[in-house]
Amino acid sequence: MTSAAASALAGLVRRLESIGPLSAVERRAVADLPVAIRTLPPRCPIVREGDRPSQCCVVLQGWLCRSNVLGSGKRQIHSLHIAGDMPDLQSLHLPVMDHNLDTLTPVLMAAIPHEALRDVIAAHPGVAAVLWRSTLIDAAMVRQWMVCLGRRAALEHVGHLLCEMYLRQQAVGLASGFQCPLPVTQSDLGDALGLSTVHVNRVLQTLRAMSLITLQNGTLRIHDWERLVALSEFDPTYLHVEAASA
Amino acid sequence: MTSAAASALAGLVRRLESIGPLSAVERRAVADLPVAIRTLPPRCPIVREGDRPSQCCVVLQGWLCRSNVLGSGKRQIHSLHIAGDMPDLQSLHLPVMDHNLDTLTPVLMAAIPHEALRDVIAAHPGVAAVLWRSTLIDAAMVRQWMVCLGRRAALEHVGHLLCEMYLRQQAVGLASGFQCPLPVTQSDLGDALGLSTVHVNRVLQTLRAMSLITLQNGTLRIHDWERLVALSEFDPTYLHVEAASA
DNA sequence: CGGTGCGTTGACATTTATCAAACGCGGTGG
DNA sequence: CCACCGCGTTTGATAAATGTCAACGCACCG
Repeated sequence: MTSAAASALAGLVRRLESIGPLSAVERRAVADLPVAIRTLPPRCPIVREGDRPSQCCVVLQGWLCRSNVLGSGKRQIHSLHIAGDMPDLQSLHLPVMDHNLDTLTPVLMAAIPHEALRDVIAAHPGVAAVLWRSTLIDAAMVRQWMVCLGRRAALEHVGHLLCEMYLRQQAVGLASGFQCPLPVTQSDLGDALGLSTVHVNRVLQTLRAMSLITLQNGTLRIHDWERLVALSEFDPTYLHVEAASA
Repeated sequence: MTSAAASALAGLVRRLESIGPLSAVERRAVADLPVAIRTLPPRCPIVREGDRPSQCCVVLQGWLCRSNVLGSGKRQIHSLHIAGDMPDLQSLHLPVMDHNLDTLTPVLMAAIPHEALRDVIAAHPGVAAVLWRSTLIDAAMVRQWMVCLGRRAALEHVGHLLCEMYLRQQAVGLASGFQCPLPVTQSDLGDALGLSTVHVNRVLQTLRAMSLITLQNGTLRIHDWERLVALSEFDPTYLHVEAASA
């Protein structure tokens, strides 16, 4: 095993333990999974709607998104994924993909064969429980995005997304001091928010004018966390992190 | 065990087997689960955001919805649930509810204690796999709703929902002949679709004027399935049913 | 030096929300 | 039996939010 693979698996173990408890044996089983490390360019498809993948991704570096594209060409992103995430874990139980998985930035990822994962799950119910819980948290985030899409005004919606992405990155050590990477274009944000690029741009300017945030060169700075949270009625319960302090 | 309980569990076994295979032993284990049968009036809360439920629901009759309510009083429904569904199965692994579960119509349901479910899951990985898959299908439906919310016009969105609810009911034997129950108010539909009641009303009239559907007295009639599917770009892949023929 | 992609701006169009009122109909009590 | 009431639906007028289209600037990169 290469050292890159070993460190990828160590990261996976750490992430899973932040989701639920693992015994020593279970940790070991995860750490012994076979992985293939891959580097991908930005805006690159990983899995397409209709595919039947035979492996799961673990993000090591970079940002991915899951999305559907309509006949009109309109795209809706349903989730953004950062280091530690397993964005297509569901393919383990839903063989046919009902959406796309793409990179947004350059990505470093590990691929784990379904077969190997299934073996570990069968032998270690504790691992299964943590992975199941992980897919449930994923679903909870999608539900909350849905609430934003359906019932929040653009300003609150953008604010909500920024709060979420800051906290999620903070939880995996990628953010602190109310500052974090946000290396996505305004057009990508629009596809995630269900808004047009132009409107995203204007909302971001409004948030800046309100001295709440700045977003420059792929870096988000939150100048007033409290007010941003209040504005967007952000309640981190749905992230299901034990200590989601900011 | 009462006969109502026995028949509820028989129904549950049937539903689970439509989601994934169960061995004879596993079927038995499910059929032996303890259940409490409950009747609920319409518009009645079952579980609230913040609760820590100790049991899971199985819907036997009637309609439920999961939703969040914002400070402004706006409600977004993330899913509609019909007989056979287990709308709060996730509470098994996510102890704190991040949304509400309510009845829309009078409901007959079975409650299964978490503890009993956990025992069965621990003893029977096959049952765990089917339940996991069930939560993943649930998540897939939410993702598709998200796409509708973010990127579809109201007309297509309404059409999409009608197609989905017809097919889902057909799959559990509650619908046939392009006709099915839809016992929810236009205001509930609005909360599910992210639209105002008034707009839902107008869109339904448009669909009727196009000779696509009629919706009267809680009954939906689809007059031209093909055109409705085309209009709403409805692709049932996301329901992850093997034979979703109409 | 000239693309190309992204961010920004302005003018205008469209969709959808909001508000207010009326309507229909089943249920209920006089 | 009839009047009334409540709930859900329907309608019209108007407002607000957001989308679309077109153009421009600016930085990065070949």
